[in-house]
Amino acid sequence: MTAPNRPTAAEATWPKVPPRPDLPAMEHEALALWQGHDVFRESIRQRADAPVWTFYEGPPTANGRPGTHHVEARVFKDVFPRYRTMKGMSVRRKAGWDCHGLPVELEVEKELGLDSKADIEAYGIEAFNEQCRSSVLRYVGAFEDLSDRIGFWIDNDDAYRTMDAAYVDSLWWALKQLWDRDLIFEDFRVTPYCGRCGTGLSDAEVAQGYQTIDDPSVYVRFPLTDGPLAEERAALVVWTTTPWTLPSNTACAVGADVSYQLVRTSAFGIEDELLIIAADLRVEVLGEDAEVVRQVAVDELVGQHYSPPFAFVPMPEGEGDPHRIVTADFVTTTDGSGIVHMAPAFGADDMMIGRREGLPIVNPVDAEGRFTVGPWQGDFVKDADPGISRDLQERGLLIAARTYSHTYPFCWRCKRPLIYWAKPSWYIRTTAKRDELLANNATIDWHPEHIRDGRFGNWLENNVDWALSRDRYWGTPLPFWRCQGCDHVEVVGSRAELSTLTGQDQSQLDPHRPYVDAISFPCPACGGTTERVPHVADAWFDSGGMPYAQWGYPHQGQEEFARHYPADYICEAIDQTRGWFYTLLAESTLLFGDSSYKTCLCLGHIVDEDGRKMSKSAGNVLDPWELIESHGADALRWLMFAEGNPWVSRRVSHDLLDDVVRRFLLTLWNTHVFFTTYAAIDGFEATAPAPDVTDRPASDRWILAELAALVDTVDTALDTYDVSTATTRLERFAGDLSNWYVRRNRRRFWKAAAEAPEDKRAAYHTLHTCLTTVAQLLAPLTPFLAERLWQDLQVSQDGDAPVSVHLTTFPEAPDTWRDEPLRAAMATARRVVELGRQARNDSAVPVRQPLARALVTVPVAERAGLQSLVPDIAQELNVKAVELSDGTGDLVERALKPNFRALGPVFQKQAPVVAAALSACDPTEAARIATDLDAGYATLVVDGDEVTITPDMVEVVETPQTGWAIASEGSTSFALDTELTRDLRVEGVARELARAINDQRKAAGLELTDRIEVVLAVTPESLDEELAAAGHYDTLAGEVLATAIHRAPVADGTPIDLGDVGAAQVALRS
RNA sequence: GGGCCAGUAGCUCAGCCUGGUUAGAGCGCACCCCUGAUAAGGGUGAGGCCGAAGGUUCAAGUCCUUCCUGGCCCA
Repeated sequence: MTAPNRPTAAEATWPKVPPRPDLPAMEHEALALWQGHDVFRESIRQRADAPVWTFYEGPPTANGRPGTHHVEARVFKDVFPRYRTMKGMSVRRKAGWDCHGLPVELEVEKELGLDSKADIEAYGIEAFNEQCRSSVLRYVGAFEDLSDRIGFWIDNDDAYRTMDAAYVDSLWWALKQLWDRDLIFEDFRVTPYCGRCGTGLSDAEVAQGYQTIDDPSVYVRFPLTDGPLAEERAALVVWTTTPWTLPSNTACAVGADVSYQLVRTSAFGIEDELLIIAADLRVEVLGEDAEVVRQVAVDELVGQHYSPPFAFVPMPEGEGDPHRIVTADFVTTTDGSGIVHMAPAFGADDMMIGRREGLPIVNPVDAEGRFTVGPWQGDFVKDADPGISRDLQERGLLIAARTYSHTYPFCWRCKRPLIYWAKPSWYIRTTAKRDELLANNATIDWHPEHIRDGRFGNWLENNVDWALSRDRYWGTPLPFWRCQGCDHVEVVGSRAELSTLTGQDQSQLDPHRPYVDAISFPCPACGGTTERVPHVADAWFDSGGMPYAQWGYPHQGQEEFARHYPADYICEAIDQTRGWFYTLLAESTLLFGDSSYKTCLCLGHIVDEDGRKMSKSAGNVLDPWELIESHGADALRWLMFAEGNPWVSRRVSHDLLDDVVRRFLLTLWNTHVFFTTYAAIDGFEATAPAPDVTDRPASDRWILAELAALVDTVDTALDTYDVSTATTRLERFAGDLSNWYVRRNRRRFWKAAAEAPEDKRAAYHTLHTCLTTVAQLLAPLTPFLAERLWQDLQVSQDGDAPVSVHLTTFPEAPDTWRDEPLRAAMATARRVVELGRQARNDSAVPVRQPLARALVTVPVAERAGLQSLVPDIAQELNVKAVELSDGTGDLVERALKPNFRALGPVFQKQAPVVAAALSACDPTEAARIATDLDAGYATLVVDGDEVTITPDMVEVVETPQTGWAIASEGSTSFALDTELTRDLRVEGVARELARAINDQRKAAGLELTDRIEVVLAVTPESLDEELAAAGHYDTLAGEVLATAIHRAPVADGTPIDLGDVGAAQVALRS
């Protein structure tokens, strides 16, 4: 598809279209064409002054090769911007890259053989970050190549990068805004933590390292110290699988809905001791012999105090009333004792309850995971478990020590068990804006809709403050400087501000560690020394800030920001609900008060042929390049768009792609081949004026009416982000066009132009219009095939046509195409033809054998519309006379079919009875009611009551009573007279001869236009004469393009079997 | 343990929001037709307790409840 010459009408020729296309090769031609004409940029340029429609690119991290799931996201990101552009909007496509974050660091650590934060710091943060910087864009080229190949039009030259100084400057501005509004604070955060590596781990890292292990499971006595139960010397039975957290105990939690019992037992070393435990767990923990003294209400427990198992960890004086019983909704009775030990520093739930109850947070564990005080000082906490259990045993506090098998996270790097550990962190106070988040969520047009109130809405309902800080290196440094003297925190909103504060020009500063760490300025509050806090920002804060930061707003790009905020459309996989979808909404809500996106399309995951997730370990990963270069990018695109809804997980496989190619792309292609083949033979001029639509035959008007409906449907569907409907309807149209329109009208394309020039031109123009319009409808979906069709059908013919289909305006159907009654009538006609084929099939009379007559009955409402299409039915079924019953003849019998939709509301409970009565009417009664209904209404006696029936309540069904071959469906039927007269037999013979001779033409390798002479000997002689007398030889000559038919003996001809009627020998001469 | 989604023919999926008594399509399969779209095209047929059980209703694949199975996201 090199740039075609711009033909004048006289020069125009039709391209040779290969019957079996090499789709990938064709796509490469399209790519070359687009590049040659700079079509992508031109498509934007020509809409420069048009209304803006905004798409935001969610930045991928380019630290790995793009996979098939990237293709999914990228084609969905592509289709709607293309559509909007064709609809006349200006759609800028700014690319973006997510550059910061732990995954990048881990990749670099692996390459450098670094194993811990200590290693990194020994290596040097400056050099390490330099490696990160160069590593992160390593695969950008691979992403760009793949995007280009699949036709994802995105402007890579205009890409934003989250590590760029201007981008970071914007994020600093945002953080200062939040700080000034008191939306940022510092507090402890419990995170999975590896003591050996000295680092917290991300959720993704934690998820990699789960193992099933046996942990200690200890049941400990916590004697009560106040209240009536204390007077009875009762103790709580407290359970934990982490004995090392017991010294940090500050509270015990009971479940509000759990029932507890006071139990007497002597089984654990103390005579007649009283223990409190959840009723459901009594037997499991204390055994059958423990005697239940009484039930204990939760209210008796809550607020009471107990004696903690260890005292070596000092509790802050007078803070928070520790060692008290509280309630927590996560307490269950599936494990343990129903009484949960709480150490707020070492559990997220514990921390949450601790905050609620104002409990102190004590943390006797250092950054290496070792005890800092007490008998186990210096021991790694997990290693202290046995000693702690032994100590409890010796002091008579241990009821039981068992083992508990569960999954527990390990550091994926060093294989040591992780601990949950509270460390100081910075938070964004999103909970303060929860209601606004929910209100803004309600403004978003979610696809699928249920995300709004389901997954995303629930997530927002349960919003917790955003843990912003990370103790890492390669990220946006938090611009928080803390005074070493007075603890004042100064938040810096840009490098320019930093220049003012430091009194030095910082405009060239690389805003990354370690450079920013080295900067200090006098504390604005006390003049003391400030130092930057060591953290970097959660990389999600980077990507959530792209609406403003991609322009460097507000330090620059104010106009672009105003023009492109908010986005009309974003699209990512469904797992982004808690990722990008959330951070975008959170940042825009907090900063600007609204949502930064109006419509959000969520994609499901790509799975393999068997519905399994693709993963390297399962070995079922499909390389997108392999898929594309063997089936074509359009096939992959169509599969993504057409195979199930976007948000359910979809399968991708070679077989499914084959299926797509065959059922859709090739169906359309075959039609294209047919058209261009004959257009070339006939020298059809596409630019010549077309006959008025109203002057064209019914089948032309029909397919144009279908086309109009298609245009409307696809337009509406794409307007509402519904590719499923768009693709379904396009597939159906391609089928209608090929299997009904082309097949029914083939003759019109190949018959001699002299026969009916207007009719022939109408056919060409009609098919040309259909294919051209479909090309445009397909342009956003399958840009390559659409381009090829456009080049072949328009550019090759019309010097004024846009050089690419992607520079055209999305089609609109003129009213002259619209004809709903004709669409309905043709639908009926096709149903009748189906029945006719069934009747022929059942009676074993081949379609080539003409038959004399048939009788058709259809519902009364469809009768009038069908009348004009009866000749088409007759021709399609090769029946001389098709009669459409007018309901009065003797050949049909009537019956009544109840319509529940109308009967139900009127007769309610009586509806089934009335319906049964209607169905039971004999033909005479049915005929009477039918006649009455024609006059307005009819009456019927049901169960002794007279009821009134209106025409909408019944359908009058006619059944032919002819004894012919009948096929029927519902109230439509087709009765075929299979009696063969001699004339019909002879005509059948003529058709057989035509078929056989054309077969031979093909076998002889003749062109479609070659003329021949035929020598033909038909026996017996009487048959030969009958054929001649009926004029069949003349027709035959036309059918086989014979200049002459010589009825003479053939020396070495080919025999033709004519069944029991006769035989023939034929030879061709060119 | 919680939330969300999915479950319709051997396979891949429509239909469900808005209930109407014969549940569709394509692929595959069987049989057949066509042979001037031909390395194409077409037809007919078999194949469904619409995941299960209750409920609402004159009427349920469709609405409600519970459960089962699978997936995703959280804990």
